[in-house]
Amino acid sequence: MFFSIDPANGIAIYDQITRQIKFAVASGVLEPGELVPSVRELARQLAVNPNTVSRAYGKLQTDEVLSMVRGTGLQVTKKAPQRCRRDRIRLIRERLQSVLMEARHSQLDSGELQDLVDEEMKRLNGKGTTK
Amino acid sequence: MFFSIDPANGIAIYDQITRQIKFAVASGVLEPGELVPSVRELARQLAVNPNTVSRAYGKLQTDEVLSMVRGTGLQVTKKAPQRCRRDRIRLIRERLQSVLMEARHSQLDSGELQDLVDEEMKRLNGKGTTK
DNA sequence: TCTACTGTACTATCGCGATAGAACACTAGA
DNA sequence: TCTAGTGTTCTATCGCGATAGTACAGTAGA
Repeated sequence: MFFSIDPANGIAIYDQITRQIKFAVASGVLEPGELVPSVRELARQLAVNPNTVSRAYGKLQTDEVLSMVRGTGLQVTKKAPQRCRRDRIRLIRERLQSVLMEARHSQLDSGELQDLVDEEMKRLNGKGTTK
Repeated sequence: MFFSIDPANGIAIYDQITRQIKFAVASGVLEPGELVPSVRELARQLAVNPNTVSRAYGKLQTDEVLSMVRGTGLQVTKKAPQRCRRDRIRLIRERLQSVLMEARHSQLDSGELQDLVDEEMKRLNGKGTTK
């Protein structure tokens, strides 16, 4: 498991956890039937309170991404991959739109904005590409 | 004045105000010497508490974007445009990097990400271009 | 049967952004 | 001089995310 929390993200910790679990399912890192880290284990790993992880897991059960196996843990649902692949795009798109809307509202020249986006995309790919 | 607040932004209201004031200065909508809307007026306009606006204005004075003229109001500083133009790029870049980093961390295929970015940029320009 | 591990629930506390309302010092303008 | 408008400060309250600590019901495995 390779989750990382950014406290200065603006996004609540419990929400960062739900997003990253969904991303892990969407990318196949977590497969249906597989057990997710226990509440206490992930809390220890992220240096975060167990209640915060529990809250995230609760939401993921509501979204039918995880299901409980009593006394054992939480496992990835069979229909989770479809949902998570769809959610991944949607979640990222929403944040992206928010930033671009602000940029546009700031009267930033559209050429400058395009340059800025290209520059950051290039920098991103320079740090290691997926596929 | 054309400020708009998005409560579901993740960004604090007072911070949205400071950003938008800076953007207005950066784009020349607000010029040095010009008076900014009064605390109570902007609060009424945004349907927000005066204390929230006051807090934003306080930060803008710390950043030397605004200076107080007692009994009259707050005016845009002479050196504000330079700083705000620099800040605008920086503030937008930081949010953009955060989104792209998350996208990359989600193992989203870099081609898909590029398509997503292109699509949203296109949609943005379709809604009206600056220059 | 025990032990150790699951998730869950609960109360209490904290920080922080936001609100509400009042009070203060100051000044432009009639 | 007065009035109405500046910004600022203060206390109190609220919601919410997060923490701390405890307790509970259930189960896998020795």
